[in-house]
Amino acid sequence: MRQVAQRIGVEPAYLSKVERGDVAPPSEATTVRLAHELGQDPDVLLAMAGKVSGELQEIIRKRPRLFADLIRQLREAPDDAILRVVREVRDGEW
Amino acid sequence: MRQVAQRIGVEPAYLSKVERGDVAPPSEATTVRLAHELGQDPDVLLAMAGKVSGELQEIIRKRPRLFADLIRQLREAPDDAILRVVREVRDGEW
DNA sequence: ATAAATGTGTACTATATACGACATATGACA
DNA sequence: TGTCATATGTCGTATATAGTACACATTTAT
Repeated sequence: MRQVAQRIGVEPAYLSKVERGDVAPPSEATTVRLAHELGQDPDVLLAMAGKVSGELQEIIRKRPRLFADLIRQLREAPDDAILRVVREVRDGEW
Repeated sequence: MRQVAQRIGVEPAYLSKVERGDVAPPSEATTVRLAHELGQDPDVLLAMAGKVSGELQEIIRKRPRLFADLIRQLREAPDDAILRVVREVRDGEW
């Protein structure tokens, strides 16, 4: 724990409290460093911390109406429908 | 201005500073009330305030990997490609 | 000309965020 | 049984957030 704490640049005592949910989740930057250190997906850890990456937020903010509509549309869609859209766009010819 | 301020529940002096960009943008709640009062799209005003609605964030946080991938895929997509996806999903048979 | 309405500047505040410092307690293991 | 790492408790603090309070100058209407 001390090693992880040192590598991500926080105090061991703080990390301990974070793990036990004793304190509010860390900042986005710290959460991302922790994710990398643990080999976890940053977006998933951020979600656990009740946050959404600033990078994604920026993308949304550039075209708020389009992305707001899209996300609300997909709110109840099953996982595989969203996956299909991702693939369509990736391989798509736009 | 005093009337709008009163209707959305803030001090006129504060609204004046907000308009002039003299202070940081208001909270999400206040921004949404202002949007309604002005007949504007809340998501657009929130974007101007450098924010993304908590509702959208919650949707993303429930399935972080899917939505993170999707949004990053669409980062450079032209508007009409996104629109097409929105319509596809809306009318879609999933 | 003057009373009312309007916008703005200055100062202040309460709560939350994101930790650090340090003392101490606990548990496993050699 | 001593010691090492980890766990927990208490306190402190700098920065950000989201405004309020009030005085004041200017404009507008009559």
